Amino acid sequence: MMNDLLIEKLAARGIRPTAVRLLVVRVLAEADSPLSLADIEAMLDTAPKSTIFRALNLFLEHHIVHSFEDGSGSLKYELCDGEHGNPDDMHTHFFCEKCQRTFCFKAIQVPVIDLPKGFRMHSVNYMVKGVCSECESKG
Amino acid sequence: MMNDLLIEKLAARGIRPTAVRLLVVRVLAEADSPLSLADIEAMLDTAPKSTIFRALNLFLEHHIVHSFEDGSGSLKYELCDGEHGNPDDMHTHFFCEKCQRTFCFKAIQVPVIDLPKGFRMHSVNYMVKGVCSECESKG
DNA sequence: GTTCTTGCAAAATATTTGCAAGACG
DNA sequence: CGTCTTGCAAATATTTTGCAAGAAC
Repeated sequence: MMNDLLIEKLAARGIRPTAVRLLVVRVLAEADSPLSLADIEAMLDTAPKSTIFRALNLFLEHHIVHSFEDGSGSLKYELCDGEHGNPDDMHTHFFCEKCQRTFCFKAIQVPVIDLPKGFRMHSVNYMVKGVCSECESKG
Repeated sequence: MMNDLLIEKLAARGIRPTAVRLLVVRVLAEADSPLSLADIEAMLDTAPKSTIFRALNLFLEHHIVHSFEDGSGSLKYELCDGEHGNPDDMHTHFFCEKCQRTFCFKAIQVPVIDLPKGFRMHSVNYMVKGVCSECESKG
């Protein structure tokens, strides 16, 4: 059962797998694109946004999810890929300015740059904005 | 005088160089880091934020400035470098999670990636988060 | 029973708009 | 005059917190 995997994932970080937390992790796991707090709230009409918010922040602390801003006006959350280490998952995200959807291009390797001396990197978001293929073909 | 250059810059795009607009362009031109609406408002205590906001949006439309989100919770604005064309200025930005400052690494070339077929790119923001050299040395 | 978690409401922060008064051409 | 711009206030949108009730250990 899927819940077992999710429970393990949380337990491995010492997080108690409460009902709401499992629901939040699950919608993130099943989503095919990054989700905002409002998105998740809409998908789980049982839980208030404050509880979801706190679950997400807890996951952020434990590097189970990461967040980024895509220009939509609201933070987007995504499950982290692998084991936790630094830097966090490095993704290429694309925000379509027409349909306002955000895509995560996992297949595209994020190019790494050299930072000036003394700067330490935690995470990278390669954020591209433009028009997605669907909107492009619609004209 | 500096104003002449700024007036030309606006006039070249058919934008009337009003007092507030000139002030806004000037603080952006003189700033050594990206500014938020609140930053600009604080620097120009004569103009209300709504007017500054509208000036910025006008500049955005005309590609005199570009904006991006750095994770601070508020949009940051920067003057565009050159003539307008696509894609917009491609910068590497660094957000320090300790001092909350945003750096613009103009010297670092943003690596270009190939998007999936059909996707058209307008702008890119290579957003790095971590700890800046100053905070790093302070421990 | 002590700590952790939830739900509701409301505070805090940012962005955006309505509208009447004023400036400009 | 007619259009563009400004200033104030207020509406929206989003994130975040306070607190008391409830659940877990």
